[in-house]
Amino acid sequence: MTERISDAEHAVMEVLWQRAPMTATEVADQVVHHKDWSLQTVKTLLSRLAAKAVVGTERDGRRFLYSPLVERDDYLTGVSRNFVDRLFGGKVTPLVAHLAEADKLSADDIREIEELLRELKK
Amino acid sequence: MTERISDAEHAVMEVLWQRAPMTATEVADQVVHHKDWSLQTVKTLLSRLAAKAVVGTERDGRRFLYSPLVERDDYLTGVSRNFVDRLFGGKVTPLVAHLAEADKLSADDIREIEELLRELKK
DNA sequence: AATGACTGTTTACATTTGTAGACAATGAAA
DNA sequence: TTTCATTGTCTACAAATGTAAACAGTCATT
Repeated sequence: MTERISDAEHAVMEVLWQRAPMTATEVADQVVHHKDWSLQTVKTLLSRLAAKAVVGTERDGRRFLYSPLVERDDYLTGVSRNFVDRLFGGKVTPLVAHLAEADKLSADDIREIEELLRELKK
Repeated sequence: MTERISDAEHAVMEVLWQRAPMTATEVADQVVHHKDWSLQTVKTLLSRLAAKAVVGTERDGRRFLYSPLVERDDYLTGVSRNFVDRLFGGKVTPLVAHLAEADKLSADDIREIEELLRELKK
């Protein structure tokens, strides 16, 4: 079971998934583009993630280098499954139908998805 | 902006979305099929939902009848948007692609979705 | 009228989450 | 070697969440 990652922690993970390993300061520099957090906050989040073994640490002299231990793809799979299960009874079709009705699907989206499905059937 | 509904609260809402209005005890009786909660817990959750104006109350003698004030569909739309935004950059196609890769899409699902998309284009 | 069953209200309490400040170690610079 | 900057660790603290117990009002029953 992959440990639960909170919203704030997730923002940190996104940065690490883009490039790793990174020092806490580097992560903070990146995160700040999206969130208005202090360095301390980012350090706390990194510690929590490390405690949960979601990121790994590697000593580099006085500081640590952090890297994700969980793949983004695996994380997405888990979260998506959970989401679809909880809200759409585990079925993807109702989810797509819902997004479509809520006008979240443009004509382009539809074409893209059709193309994707066509590929899948091969 | 629809108030945030927590996981536990959501379970209560699902029951109310199936049938309403209901008394706290009735809700608890239903919820217990999925969650192992005491009547007290369900009452607390109903109170919190009422405080957030997500469910409405209507006096019926000594007790209350609870009904959802938020439509399930609207709730799903909000949560789905948030989900797709946060995890897939707001694009539905990557979500579908991901679910497909994670083998969450059966051949039947694919057929269903294709049919759905065909309908949408009309 | 007293008692018990039901129901809402108040209070509780541990955990998780968001958001850091304070402190300590340590390497770099003067 | 004194000092400053960097970096991790410890502590903090309020809000949200999960999970209820305790209490109080009240209708039904004895």
